[in-house]
Amino acid sequence: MARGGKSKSKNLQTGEIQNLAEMFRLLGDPTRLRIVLACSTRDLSVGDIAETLELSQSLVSHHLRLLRAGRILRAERHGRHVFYGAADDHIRHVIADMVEHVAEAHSHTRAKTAA
Amino acid sequence: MARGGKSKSKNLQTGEIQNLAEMFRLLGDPTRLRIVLACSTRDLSVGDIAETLELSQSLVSHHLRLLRAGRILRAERHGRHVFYGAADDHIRHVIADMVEHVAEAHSHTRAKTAA
DNA sequence: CAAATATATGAAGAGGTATTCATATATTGA
DNA sequence: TCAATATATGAATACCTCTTCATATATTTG
Repeated sequence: MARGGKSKSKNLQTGEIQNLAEMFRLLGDPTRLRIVLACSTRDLSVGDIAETLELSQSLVSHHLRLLRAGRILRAERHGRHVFYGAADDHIRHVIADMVEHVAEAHSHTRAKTAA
Repeated sequence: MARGGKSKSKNLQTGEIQNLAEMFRLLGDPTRLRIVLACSTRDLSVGDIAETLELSQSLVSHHLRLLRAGRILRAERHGRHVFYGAADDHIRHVIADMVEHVAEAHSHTRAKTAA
């Protein structure tokens, strides 16, 4: 308990901050975020992701590698297809939260791009 | 709420995805994340942030500008000092969530490295 | 085996970004 | 006013990352 519980302490170790930043960084690219959102609810094959999002197979594969390495997505092979999905419920929860928050933020954010 | 409630819909518009990714991107740099964490609970002056985190005043100021522009932090002037803090409760909530999640993730970090 | 399909990977270029250094702009007080 | 303090900003640069193109590696089927 020297490191604080789950109440209000925000004192993270250097390594944890690096981890957290790395996760944010991975979600911080629009293309990667679209990929994560696309297969966070149901698993999708690489080809399906590429087709759905209208991205090249190569680009999708490159991004999937990073997302796998960052433990955001996990891969599962079925025959010649590889299906990708959220790494765990924790990730699913985080994503759902963010989506919800962004929706809320948007509802009372008047300024910005609209015109 | 125009489309989709706060239930399970994850269908974001292109603009919303851009916004969300931009927010993640801003939090995705370790230095910036440290700055945000430092002043997300209580407001801090630029000098205090620099001293606390052992960063140059210039670097802190550059990052603060980005965080302000991204509506993650807000600035408030008092005399010759400028205090920075979380832009709103929404931001505070998001950060608290992520911190909590990263802590949990860390506790059972041994997922499958399977390929 | 070879062919067809699905995915992964290496190299390379274009563009972006974090950091530093120097300097500019407030703000207060004598 | 000038000096001192606090913050902001511009330019330069070294580094990193996204994307594309070409090619390699699996996997199933004939």
